[in-house]
Amino acid sequence: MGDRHAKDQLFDAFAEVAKALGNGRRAELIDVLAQGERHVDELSAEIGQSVANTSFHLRVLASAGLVTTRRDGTRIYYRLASARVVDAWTALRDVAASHHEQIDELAAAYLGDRTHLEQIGRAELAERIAAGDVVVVDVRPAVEHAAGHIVGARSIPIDELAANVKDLPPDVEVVAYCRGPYCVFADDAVRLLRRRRRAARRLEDGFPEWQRAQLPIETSAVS
Amino acid sequence: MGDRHAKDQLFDAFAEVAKALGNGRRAELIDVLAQGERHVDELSAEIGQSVANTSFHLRVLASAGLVTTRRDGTRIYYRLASARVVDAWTALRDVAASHHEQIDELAAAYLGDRTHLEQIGRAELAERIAAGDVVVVDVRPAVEHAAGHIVGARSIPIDELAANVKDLPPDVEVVAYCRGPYCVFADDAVRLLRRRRRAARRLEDGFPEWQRAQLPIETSAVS
DNA sequence: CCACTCCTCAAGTAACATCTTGAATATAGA
DNA sequence: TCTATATTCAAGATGTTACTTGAGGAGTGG
Repeated sequence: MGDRHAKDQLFDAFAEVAKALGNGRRAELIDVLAQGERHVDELSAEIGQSVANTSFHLRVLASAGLVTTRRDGTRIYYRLASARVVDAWTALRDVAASHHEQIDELAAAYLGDRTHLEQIGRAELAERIAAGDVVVVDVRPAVEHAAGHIVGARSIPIDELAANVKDLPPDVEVVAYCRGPYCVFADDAVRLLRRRRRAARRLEDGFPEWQRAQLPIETSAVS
Repeated sequence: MGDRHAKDQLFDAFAEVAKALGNGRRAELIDVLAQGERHVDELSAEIGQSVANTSFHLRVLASAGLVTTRRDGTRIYYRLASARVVDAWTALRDVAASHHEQIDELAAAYLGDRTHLEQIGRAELAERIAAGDVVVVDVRPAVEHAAGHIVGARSIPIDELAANVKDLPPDVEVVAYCRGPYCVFADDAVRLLRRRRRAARRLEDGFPEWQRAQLPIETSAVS
C-alpha cells in the first residue's frame, strides 16, 4: 500500500480533470453547458471557434468525464455529467476571482463599469418573487430559458429586449438575470432599462447558482 | 461591452487557475498544503521530486494565486492562499471520483482493498468526541498535527504507531485520520490496529474536510 | 440510393509544459 | 568577510496542446 508510482498515477488522474478545465474555450463551454444541454453547432458559435475545434474540446471534456452526449437525429447534444461539475466550476471561478489579480481588470474590460449597476441577491429575489412585486426577466437565449429558468421568469433574450420594454408591466421593478456573475447579458439589460427610466437590477449571479441553491425553478416542457 | 476578445481573455484567466491544478505533482502539493504550511525541502520529499522541480511547480501555483509564501530565516514556507483553494480542490477531486472511471482502480492500487475497512463519518465522530468514548489518533507527520488537528487528537505518525499501540487506553475504540479520503496513512493504521485486536475505524475523509465543516479543531502553539 | 447536414477524425504546425543539470542568489552564523 | 544552507533561475531535451484544413462517417429525407 502506498507506493510512489501508484500515488502519482492517482493524482495524475485527478489532475486530468483539472487539465480539462484548464483551457479558456473549454471553460466557456462548461459555462454555457451549465445552462442546459446544447448541440455542437450552437456551442461552436457560443465560443467563437470552428466546429472541428469545438468538437475536439468537447471530446476532451467527455474523456475527463465532465460531459455526456445524446444523439437526436443528426444532432449530438452535450450536457454536463452532473451538478457536481457546476460545483467544481464555480469553486474554481471563485478562487480565480479572489486570488488572481488580473481577473478584476479582465472582467471590467469584458463587462464594463459595474459601479453604478445595482444588484440583488438570491435570497432577496426569492422573497420578492414570493411576494409578487417584481418582474423577473431571463435575458439568455430562448433555448436556455426553455431548458430551465427561475420560477415565473419571462424569456426576453437581450437582443429582443429593446423592442419589448413597452410590454413589461409598468411601475414594477425589473430584475434581469443570465448565465452567472461574469455574463454580460443582464448588465446590458439593466443599462438599457435604466436608460428608459425603468427601475431595474441584475441578479448578482445567474441561473446555475440559483438552481444549485435549490431555489424554485421550472422547465418549459415544449418538446 | 461583451466582445469576443475580452471574453476569451477573461475565461483564459479562469482557466489558468485550473491549469495550475492540472498536473499531478501540483495536485499532490495542494493536498499536502491543505494540511498546513510547509517549506520547499519538505514538499519536495512529499511529492518525490527534485527541489528545483518542486520550486518550479510552487511558482506555478503561486502565480495562479493558489499559494503564498513567507520567509523564516533561510527557509521559505508555502501555504494555501485561502480556504477557498481547499474548496476548489475537493470539488475537483469529487468530480473526478464520481465521473472518471479509472479513479476507482487507481485508488484501489494505491490504497489497497477497502472493503473490510470500517469508516466513520464526520458527524458521528464529532458526537463520539463530545461523549468522550473514543480515542482519536492523528497519523499524519507530526508537523501537520502541530499546524492544526481535530480537537483532542493525539499525534502518532504512522511510522511510530506500531511502537505506541500499547500506550493507547484499552477497551476504547480508536479512530485514525489523516489527510483526506485518498490518504493511505489512516488505512494502514486501521489495518495495523485490527491485527493487534483493537477496535479501530478511519475517519471517512481527513483534516481539511473536518476544518472546512467548521468542526472543532485546535493548534499546538509550540513556536 | 443519393444528396445533405452534422459531427468526428487525421495530419500538420507552432507554441507550451515538464523535468534535468548546473549556476546564481539570499540569508544565517562564524 | 567567508562558508554553509535553502531556494530560485536558466538552458535545453522531449513530449504535449491548440488550432487549421480537408477527408470520413452517421443519420435524414427525397
